[in-house]
Amino acid sequence: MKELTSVSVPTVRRLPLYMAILKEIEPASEHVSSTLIADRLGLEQIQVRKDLAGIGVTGQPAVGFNVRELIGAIEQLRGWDTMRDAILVGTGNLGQALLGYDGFARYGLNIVAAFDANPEIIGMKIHGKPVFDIEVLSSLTERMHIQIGVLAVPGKVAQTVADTLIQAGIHAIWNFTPVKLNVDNNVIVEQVDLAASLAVLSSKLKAVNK
Amino acid sequence: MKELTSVSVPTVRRLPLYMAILKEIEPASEHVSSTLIADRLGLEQIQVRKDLAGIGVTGQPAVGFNVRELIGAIEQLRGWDTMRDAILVGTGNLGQALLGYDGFARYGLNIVAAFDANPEIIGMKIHGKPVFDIEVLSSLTERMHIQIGVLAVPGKVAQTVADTLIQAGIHAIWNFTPVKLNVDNNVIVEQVDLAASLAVLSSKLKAVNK
DNA sequence: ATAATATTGTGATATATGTCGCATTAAATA
DNA sequence: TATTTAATGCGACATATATCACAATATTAT
Repeated sequence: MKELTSVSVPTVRRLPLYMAILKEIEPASEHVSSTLIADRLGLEQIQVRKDLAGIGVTGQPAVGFNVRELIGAIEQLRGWDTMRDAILVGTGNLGQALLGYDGFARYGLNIVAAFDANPEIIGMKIHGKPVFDIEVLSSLTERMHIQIGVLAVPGKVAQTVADTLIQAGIHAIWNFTPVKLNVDNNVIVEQVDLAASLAVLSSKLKAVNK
Repeated sequence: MKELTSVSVPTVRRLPLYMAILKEIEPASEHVSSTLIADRLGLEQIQVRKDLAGIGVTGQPAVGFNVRELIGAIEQLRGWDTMRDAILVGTGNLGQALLGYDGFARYGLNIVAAFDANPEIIGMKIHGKPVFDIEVLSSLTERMHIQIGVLAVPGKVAQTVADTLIQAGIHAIWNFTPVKLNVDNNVIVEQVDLAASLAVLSSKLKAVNK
């Protein structure tokens, strides 16, 4: 496994797909071909091979790639090998859903606590996670060295809460609000843009319907 | 507004962002410049102009674009002008969150009903939407000419439920499960891939941390 | 032992997306 | 009225991503 310079964003986005397949295959087989992965995902094998080359793994001609080596490489690249603690802000419908989604653990994200401004919810537990007053966010996150904040608040307060998060030492925001956040460029923002996704769906549907 | 051949996916994904800004501006001003839109979104003005050119709108040099014309063009392109009915399958945490999310209406999506297999939930209402037995899905959707299915079931049953949806006449699936669906290529699938999004966040964070 | 097959890796090419430079236009200003 | 300014539009260019063609390699079958 050689050293790697940088991996493209599209490649990074496909890694979880590969990982899911690799985990399935791992108990059954030692090697896997790019063809097999590509077929299962509806991709081109050449793309899979390029991606795997990109993360620094080499396969063996006529044999394929070593499954465990692949898993290791992806985990390492993604930081899945070191579980990351995160906090969530906003316990509305979406926030609660995210708290209850046990799939994140599989990808190394561990939501340790939630924050909200609503006094009726503060002090409760949602899906086993304690809900704190957003006022104490700063002291808590700093003490726990938490880097990731999951933002699931109403759009109107998104920017304000984001500022609070950053002041509290959060480096990375996973933004589920539709608001474009204005942040310093040393802060990482990853947008989950449902409106964009729906827009793509609509336009494809429109194209078919006529 | 001239005829247009096709709009790129990245452009389509940015349209909701533009729309949000246009709606804000509409009451206050008749025209808007690409510079202003770009600044608010942290984009390049040339990109905004190319996007707007792409959807077939022309601006006026030294003046800008007509706000109402822009709104009209985006709505028409996206099918937002005709509200689309959809059904949702799977009323777990995520499904409930989606049912309660009132933002969809703004983008022309109207979830009229939900379906689940759990007899304890069937017959109830969630956020005002009735929950039906998944067994009756077919008859209902066909009768109502519904084209869009929102898939929020557990991964294990995703493919099975997707097949059911397609048999019931659904043309487009908004897939919130992490499963790659195997469908005929006349069926549109738009994937909301949280794992991919999280992967991007992790890799950026990893790049910064070292 | 030889041939056929399945597979990787690489350099070249194609396509998609984003950006630049600059001429043109119209409003605002001097 | 002339000049400056803010804006669009277009063709060329740059970058990012995906795909192709083909040589090299190891396994399997003949």
